[in-house]
Amino acid sequence: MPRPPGHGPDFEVRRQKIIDTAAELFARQGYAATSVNDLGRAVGLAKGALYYYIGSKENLLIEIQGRVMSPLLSRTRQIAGLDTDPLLRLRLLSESLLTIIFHRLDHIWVYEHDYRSLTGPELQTLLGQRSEFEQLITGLLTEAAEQGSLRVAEPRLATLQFLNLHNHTYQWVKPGGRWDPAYLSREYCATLFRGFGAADADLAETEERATAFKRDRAELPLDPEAVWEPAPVGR
Amino acid sequence: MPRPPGHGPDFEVRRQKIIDTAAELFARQGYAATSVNDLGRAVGLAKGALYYYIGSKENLLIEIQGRVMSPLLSRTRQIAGLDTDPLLRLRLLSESLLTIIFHRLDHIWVYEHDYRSLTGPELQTLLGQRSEFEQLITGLLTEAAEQGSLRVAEPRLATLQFLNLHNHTYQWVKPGGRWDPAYLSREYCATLFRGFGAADADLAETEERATAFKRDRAELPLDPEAVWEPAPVGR
Amino acid sequence: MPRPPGHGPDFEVRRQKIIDTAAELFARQGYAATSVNDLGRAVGLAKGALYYYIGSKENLLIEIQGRVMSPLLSRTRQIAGLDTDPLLRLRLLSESLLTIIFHRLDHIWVYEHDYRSLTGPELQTLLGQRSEFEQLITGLLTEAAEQGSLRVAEPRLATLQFLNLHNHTYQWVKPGGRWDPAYLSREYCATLFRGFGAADADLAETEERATAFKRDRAELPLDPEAVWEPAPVGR
Amino acid sequence: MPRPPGHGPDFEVRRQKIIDTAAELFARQGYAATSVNDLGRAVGLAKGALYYYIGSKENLLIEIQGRVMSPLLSRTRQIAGLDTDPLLRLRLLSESLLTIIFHRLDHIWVYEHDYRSLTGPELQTLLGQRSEFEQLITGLLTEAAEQGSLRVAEPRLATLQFLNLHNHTYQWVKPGGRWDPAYLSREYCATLFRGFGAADADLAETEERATAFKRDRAELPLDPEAVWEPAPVGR
DNA sequence: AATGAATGAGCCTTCATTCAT
DNA sequence: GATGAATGAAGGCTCATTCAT
Repeated sequence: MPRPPGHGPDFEVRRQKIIDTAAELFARQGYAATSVNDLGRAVGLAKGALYYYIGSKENLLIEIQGRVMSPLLSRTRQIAGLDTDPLLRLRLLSESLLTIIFHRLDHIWVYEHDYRSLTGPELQTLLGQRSEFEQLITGLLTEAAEQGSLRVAEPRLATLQFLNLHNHTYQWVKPGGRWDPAYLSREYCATLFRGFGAADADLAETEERATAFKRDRAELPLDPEAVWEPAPVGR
Repeated sequence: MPRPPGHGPDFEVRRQKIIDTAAELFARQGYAATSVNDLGRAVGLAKGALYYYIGSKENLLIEIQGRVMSPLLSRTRQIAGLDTDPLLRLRLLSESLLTIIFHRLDHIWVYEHDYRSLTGPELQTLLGQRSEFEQLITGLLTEAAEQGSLRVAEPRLATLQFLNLHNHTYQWVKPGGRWDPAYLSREYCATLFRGFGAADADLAETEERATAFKRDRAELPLDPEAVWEPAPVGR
Repeated sequence: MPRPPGHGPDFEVRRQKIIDTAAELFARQGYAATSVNDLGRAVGLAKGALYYYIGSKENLLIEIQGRVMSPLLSRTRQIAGLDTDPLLRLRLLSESLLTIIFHRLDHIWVYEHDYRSLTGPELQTLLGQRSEFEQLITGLLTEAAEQGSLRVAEPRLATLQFLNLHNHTYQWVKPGGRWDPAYLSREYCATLFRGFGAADADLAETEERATAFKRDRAELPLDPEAVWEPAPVGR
Repeated sequence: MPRPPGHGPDFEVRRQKIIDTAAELFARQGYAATSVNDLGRAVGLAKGALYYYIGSKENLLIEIQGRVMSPLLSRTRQIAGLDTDPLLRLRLLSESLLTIIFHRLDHIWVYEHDYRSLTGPELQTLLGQRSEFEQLITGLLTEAAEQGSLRVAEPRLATLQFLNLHNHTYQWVKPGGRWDPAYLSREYCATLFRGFGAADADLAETEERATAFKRDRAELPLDPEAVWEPAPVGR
């Protein structure tokens, strides 16, 4: 169970590839319906060797959840803390969320579908992180309401609408299809902001600022690949 | 699999109760993670007897999907065919959908989570039905756009937003909690209609009409229980 | 895991036979080195059917321990409580213990060798029972010392010698061989009692009384079979 | 399995340390229940390196048996061949045996518990050595009987009692506890010799001689460490 | 209508061992 | 000397399903 102390240089690379494949299979067939044998066949490794890398099947699930949750949360914290208009931050956050969904759709399937297969402390951790994520959104919506940009009677319900609209996207979206994250984010935010009573002028201004932000603040890595980097090293 | 030719009078009653219980278990633990043994224990029947009623495990899944899809579709067809304003029909449809979600949350969990465990023709049937359901919504949105109530550039995307907002509700809703289907429907439709550019006046009028409709047209059984009657027997 | 609620009339019979076989295998190969597959082969049952009867492998170990401990303890309590000379009671206890060892040698192997494979509460229970057994012996030795029949400076050490001498017998004894439990008991007690300073007269008297006791009090089932009856039902 | 032809100077040292650790683990968990991985972790060596030293898992068992059997047998032969009273030799042998038990209790656990995991010729060898050991004891008891010190009707049974009393000690003894090998040996021999009909005077004299022997004949290394020297190297 | 009993495939995991480097 | 990586068999156990009664 405890992975051996030392590993060769390729260990982590191979390990990550195995988790990639696991995410694919779990997304396609479901976590419970995917056997470790299936995974072994898919990566071309006997079961014994597989366990050398993965520790346990549940571990794979944990890793996949982390691959979603960790960049999502750190990115969301970063955006929520920006010194700009709350509508803009919601708009940026929306695009980040959709970017992650697009970029690793299989992970999102697992994340949305199979988190209940987690047990014990891992589940608790995950639920805590989800809760933090939601509260950051609630905070932004409340800010926007307080400054008068939105009319939000119930922030919790507004948050849930925000989440419904974004999170369910994984069910039908096809990366490389008609729409990209930026487009979908614009549409979703238009619906939500207008739906929550924003003035058309505010909406237009938010889009302008978002465009400018993405152009000027490129060091905030909002592009799909960067979002998945473990951590912005150095720089 | 071939259900025995002759049944006693209670056969169907017990069968339905077994499916009830199956839905509960599948919702709580997932279809793949629930064993036929679990079900047997929950209904107090030995496995042999269980199979007398259920035919196979997958059969239960099919039945549950049907229990969701069939009233949903028939109700949606009924509403879509009403001779009233498209906004009103969307509003009624929204409430029906949410009513179903609230009324049998466990079935919806299974419907949303485990439909991919279906195989072959059953899956095809289901996907077809889902597609029809979506097209009915698309039709209403298009109607509303044509008559000028909404500004909908891309009906497909509008439909998907409608679905996202409603369908993801099962993930967090607690029946008996703060909000009921009527309330949520009002909120969701307010967001969507306003978000899609409806005039505030149209919104208010739609709500009025919806209230009147639900008062006067009670013969259209929109109450939660009726929605779930397996089929209007004897016609 | 939970055995089905109802069983046919043969269930318990078959179950006991499976435990018999398990004891044989565990005794011959050791608990850890015997696989459930081995057992299945030995009883002519597929693994699935086996688990229908046994619940788990550890369960078998628990049952086997119980088969040893339960008659041993109840018999020992019974003898220790007799209203007779402590030397006689020690002598009767010795013979009972050896009788059990002879009667189900394979169980004793498991009992002596593999009790450390038990985990959690089962192990605690067993250790408690063993402790009670030992204390009953210590009590008798102390009684004998108090009344002057034995000179026992350290009752604990005397008890351990008693146990060493008896318990290690399973390692080499061959039921049906040169010696039977009654003979061995006479020899062991002669060594111990004399070794502990008993007068030769006391020794002879104890043997006489033991013979008489076994003749007259036959309702105290000291014969090998009876020792294994679960409990003398209704007289 | 074929140990590499040339070793560095530390090879044997490390090898012995690995066997030490193996004995600890086997004693605590049982041979079958201890994995080579466990051992690797305990000695801080990867499995590959481990096999360089140990050859195979069974090899460890063989080595451990040898570590018990070889000094026990050579010491027993030495003592049995002394030109002194048989009672004294039995008494010295008893103390040697108990010394070995105390000094490496873990080895004795393995020796007593897991010898049946040996296969083929190794098992035969071991059984032969055990038999020789027992016959040396039988010989001494017979001698004592012939010279009239003991009344032993059945030397084989007397031997078995001697062995029972000593060998079962490993089950409960705690080195560093209330009793040491010398004390236990005195007690055990008192019980046995008196139990076998020795005169109290003979008993006392034997103890005196044993004390003197251990004082004067220190060149016979009866101290715990010496007993364990792998072999008197260089003579 | 229902049951107890059985099966064989498959589940996740660990094992002792090997071997190129 | 030592390692990381791999294997194939086997471990205990659960599964959906069947069927005689």
